[in-house]
This record gives sequence, C-alpha cells and structure tokens, in this order.
Amino acid sequence: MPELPEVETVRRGLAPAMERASFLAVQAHREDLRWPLPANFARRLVGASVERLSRRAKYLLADLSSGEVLIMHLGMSGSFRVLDGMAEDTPGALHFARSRSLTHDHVVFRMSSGATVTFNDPRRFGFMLLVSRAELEQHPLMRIGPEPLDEDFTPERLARACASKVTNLKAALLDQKVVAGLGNIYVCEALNRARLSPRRKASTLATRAGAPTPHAERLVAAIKAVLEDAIAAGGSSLRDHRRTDGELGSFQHKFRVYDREGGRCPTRGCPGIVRRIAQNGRSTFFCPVCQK
DNA sequence: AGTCGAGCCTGCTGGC
DNA sequence: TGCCAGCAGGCTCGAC
Repeated sequence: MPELPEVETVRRGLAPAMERASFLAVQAHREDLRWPLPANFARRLVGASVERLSRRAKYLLADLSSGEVLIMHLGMSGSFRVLDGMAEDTPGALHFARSRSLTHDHVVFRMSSGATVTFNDPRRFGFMLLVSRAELEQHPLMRIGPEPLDEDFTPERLARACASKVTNLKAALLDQKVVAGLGNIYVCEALNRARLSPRRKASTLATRAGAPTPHAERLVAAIKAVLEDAIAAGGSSLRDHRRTDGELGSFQHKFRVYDREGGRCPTRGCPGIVRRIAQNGRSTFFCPVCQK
C-alpha cells in the first residue's frame, strides 16, 4: 500500500525515464480509474516534456513543458514499471508480465528517453489528473499539511495542529491536513518508536498554551526516522508495492508492530506483546505495555 | 467545523 | 476441493 516511502521509491525509479524526456505516445486502455482520465488526455501529453518529477505527500507531480502538471496517484494497488527500450517479449518484459497482470495495465507512456512507462492498478483507486501550474497550488488535493521530512515539520507545528483535536492520536496522524503522506503502516510504526498509545487523545501533544509536549518531540523524531529508514529500504512490499524495476521493497521485514499481532514488542526491555485493535474502521497494531 | 462511517474496487485468505 | 465472506486501505462524500 503506497504511502510516502513507497511513492518516493517510485519517483526515484521514474525520474531517469521521464525527466527531460517527452511523451512520444500515450495509450489509455482504461479511462475509468478512481476518476475518469482527463479529457483529451493523450493529446495534451504527446509532444510535451517532463521538466521535473516531484512528490508531494503520496502524489507524483510531473511538471510539463506545456504549462500543465500531471498529478498521478497510486491509490491502493497502483504501480509503475519502466521498460528501457525493451520489446514486450524479452525476458525482462516477461518477468514483469508474471509479476503484474497485464489486464490491469491502464496507461502506457512511450517516452523519448526510450523507456516505456506502464501504470498498472488492479483496484483502480489510483488516478491521473491534468491541471495548470497556476491551479496546482489551489487544488483541493494539495490543501494538505506539511511534508514530514521537511524542516518545517516541527514539534511546534504538530502540536499546534493537534491542540484542538478531540480525536485519538492514530486518527489525527492519518489526517493528511495534520501531516501529509502517512498511512496506516507508518503511523503504527512511528507510534511504537515514540512509545505513544494510538488511543491517546491527539490534543495531549500540546500544553494548554499550545506548546509541544515531550510527546510531540518524540513523535516528530520517530516519524522522520521511520520514513527515512523505509525510503532507504525501497519502501514496504506487502501485496502491491513494487519498485519501477519490478523488485520488491524490503521494509516490511523491519516492521516493529504492523502485521505483527502476537509478536514480542521490539522496544528494548519491553515484555509486551503486539496487539491489534480496530480504530475508526482500520486495524491498529501497537504494544499496550510501552506505548502510553 | 470536526469527526466518523460508508463506499469505491479487486485479489487474496481462511473457514466451512 | 470449492465457495464465499471478510479484509486490505487512500481518499471523498454525506450525515451528524
């Protein structure tokens, strides 16, 4: 499930194939993704070049020479694969064919770099949008909180965002307006690293005056650390995530609590057993002993 | 306004 | 062995 580290891994894989390359051809096998593809999708892309491929939260943003921005989202099950000038019947291509069902190849870009970039998404929760560069800043999808790895994601900022919340810490961290890019996995992992209970009130990150508590300090450090570790590992591959070269990420082997119900809590000296509970309709994994 | 649950969608898993 | 309910979850929308 693509969260920030998986999307960043994908961005790094796509950049050599797409940056400073132009679209030679665009095939849309299916228009009905999470939202329909933009009108005249292929016509608006062909001939344009990608000036920069960046990431904001879980969104990939391709700045185009046409003045538009291509917003791409992997949803739950989306992946990109890059074939570097290979014909579809080479061993490399067959490897990909085995790893992903071709019936879910919805969009194919042929780039002037020689690469073929294919978007595959069985569940079709992903999408692609085209907006003008001027519209991007104001776009509803971009009205989200700070990038967790940026310097301006500080304990002060997190405390301020949570100070007036009545919900629990788990739900607050999944709220993309509080901090952008976290999903179920990395929220569980960060809370365990910070030894904070997912059931704690989010407002306890701030003092009555709105200043950050030590909890907020620990949590911000834990969020940054887990995301950096996960990016270094190429993200987590549970069911869907793959790198653009078809390889799996490896961070799932380093999960402390996610999908580890019944296992020992890895916190040093903690005798706790990882529990799974439901919060807001989602599974939460945590240690009831050290996470207070 | 903030919060929460339903729904979107498909593939995999586990229980009978 | 086969079937089917349940689950996975990022995001939006509607209800309260």
